[in-house]
Amino acid sequence: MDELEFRPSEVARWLKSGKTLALGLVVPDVTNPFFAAVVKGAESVANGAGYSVVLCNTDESPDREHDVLANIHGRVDGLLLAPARDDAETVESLDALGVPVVLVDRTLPDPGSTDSVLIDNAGGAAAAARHLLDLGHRRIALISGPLDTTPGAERHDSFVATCAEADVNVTVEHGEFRVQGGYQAAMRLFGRADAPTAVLAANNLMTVGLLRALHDLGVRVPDVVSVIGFDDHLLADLIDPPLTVIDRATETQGAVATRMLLARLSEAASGAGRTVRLETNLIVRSSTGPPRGES
Amino acid sequence: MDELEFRPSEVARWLKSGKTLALGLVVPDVTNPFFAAVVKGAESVANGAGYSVVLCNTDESPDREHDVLANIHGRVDGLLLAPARDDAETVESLDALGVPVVLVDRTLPDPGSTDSVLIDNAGGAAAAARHLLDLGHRRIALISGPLDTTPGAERHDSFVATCAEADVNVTVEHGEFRVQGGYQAAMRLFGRADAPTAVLAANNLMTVGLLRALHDLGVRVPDVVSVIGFDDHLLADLIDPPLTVIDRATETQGAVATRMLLARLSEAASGAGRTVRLETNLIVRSSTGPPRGES
DNA sequence: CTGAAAGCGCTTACAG
DNA sequence: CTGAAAGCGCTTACAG
Repeated sequence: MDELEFRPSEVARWLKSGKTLALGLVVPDVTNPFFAAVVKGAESVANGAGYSVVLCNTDESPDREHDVLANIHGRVDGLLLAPARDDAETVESLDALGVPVVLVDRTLPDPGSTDSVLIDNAGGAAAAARHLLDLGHRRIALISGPLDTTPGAERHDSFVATCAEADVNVTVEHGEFRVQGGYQAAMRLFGRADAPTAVLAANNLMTVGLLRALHDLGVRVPDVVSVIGFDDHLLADLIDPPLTVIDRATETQGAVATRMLLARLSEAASGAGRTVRLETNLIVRSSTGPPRGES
Repeated sequence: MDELEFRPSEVARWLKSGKTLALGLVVPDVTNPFFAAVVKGAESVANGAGYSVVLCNTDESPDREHDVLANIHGRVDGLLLAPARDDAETVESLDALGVPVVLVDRTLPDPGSTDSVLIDNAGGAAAAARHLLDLGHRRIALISGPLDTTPGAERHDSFVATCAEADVNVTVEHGEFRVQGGYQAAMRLFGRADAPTAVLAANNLMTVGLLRALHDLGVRVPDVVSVIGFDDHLLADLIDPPLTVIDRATETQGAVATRMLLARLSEAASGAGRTVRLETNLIVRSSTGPPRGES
């Protein structure tokens, strides 16, 4: 009897129950090690609770994201989203979906009843700024991500504000959260006469681009310029010199977000959106040091 | 009329059509940059063809894989799978699924009518061996992955055979395809009196572990030991010294596999399973050099 | 050409 | 307590 292994049709059960037992997971770049870790954490929690994960990669493109959110309609009971851009159109797409949403690492304007799991971007960027100021740097630059993303804006604002408290005016170059974005911003920054003696790159991929640019230009770290990267990296302690970074939990962020989404689904909890902030941690290695005494 | 935005129920359509317009994608480790790239390539092709991607991460565990394949039953029209282990039980799980399968990077015993997209593991490992032999190395080691995986076995066999042709007997240490696996194997290898003068690590994560072990032991590269890694890395040219690697297309592998799966779904193509092999490419940087003259 | 009915494969509430 | 029927929301084949 049991050996005939009758398999009930999942699809028929979904139609009857009005649920799909699937969660959407929409990330800007699954090859970014941070988001890969978020995916791992989310998938693990979701599967543990009997949910499948429908993964979409938007390639940091609002257009692709718009398409993806339309296509996912009716496929999932809830959504984990790291939006490509912090804009109102995305909010409309989410409303049209009609399922609970938890925002991961990036939030949206007026998130209403959606939950968010962010990190302490302001604290991390401020710690980086203070570290550089304490070392004696006065010509400080930021390779910033897009200001219409949460990490881009919060890291930018806090880094600039913390330096301003010490009467230091930060030179800012912007780029996409990609290796090329960091590379191009760095080439602009170090093509100038008054190149900075210290720089923060706003995410892991931009840091790779910055390091590649400094390598190509023959600018030595930390002798000529001190470098801090936002986000740790597998090889960060094995590069030359070992990289000072702002670290944070990554898999945990995906796991926490997924638990919040599952809570929304089971409790039928309404209520206002909650925001969780995870800590950051400055890891000082050898890519930061005092500025060359040239004054 | 159109403005009411009536949204037909996807689930009801699936029940009627007998299709879900979803593809399963089961990988051992989504935080491994290689698999992250495979996921990106697969997701892109699948979405372009109107399919969603249900992602599962098995954490290199046959048990988790077994559960995942059971849970995915009835959810997908086809499956992309990089099996945790090359064993017959997995084949049974796949038969039970009853949908077309394309194997990615790792194959199974007697794959029958399933397609595979692999790389030229033998050619890559042989090129690495020849490079080390040409430099004059005679004490050569391999940090090997599990032999019950396709890349583990093929890289091992080819590397050992190519060295044997030059009358060189390779010292082999095995480990999981993880950073820790590479680290522990390297610690065993370099704890010996007759430590090798050259070593190949069988995948990207094991290479990180190897480099960390050499760093911890104070063994200098390439002065004391030459190092080659299988798979390139974002920071491979920025570490000290820049790493010699065996490179290959990664996103492409996921894209090609997905196209093969879509072909099986649309053509109702039966026929024997096809195997595609993608090329590898030895990139010589500075972590390999002649052995120290000590004879 | 248009419109009502049957059926996809379950679950659930109800009649016997 | 058991078993037949209704219904989830579509699509498709058929009757009018």
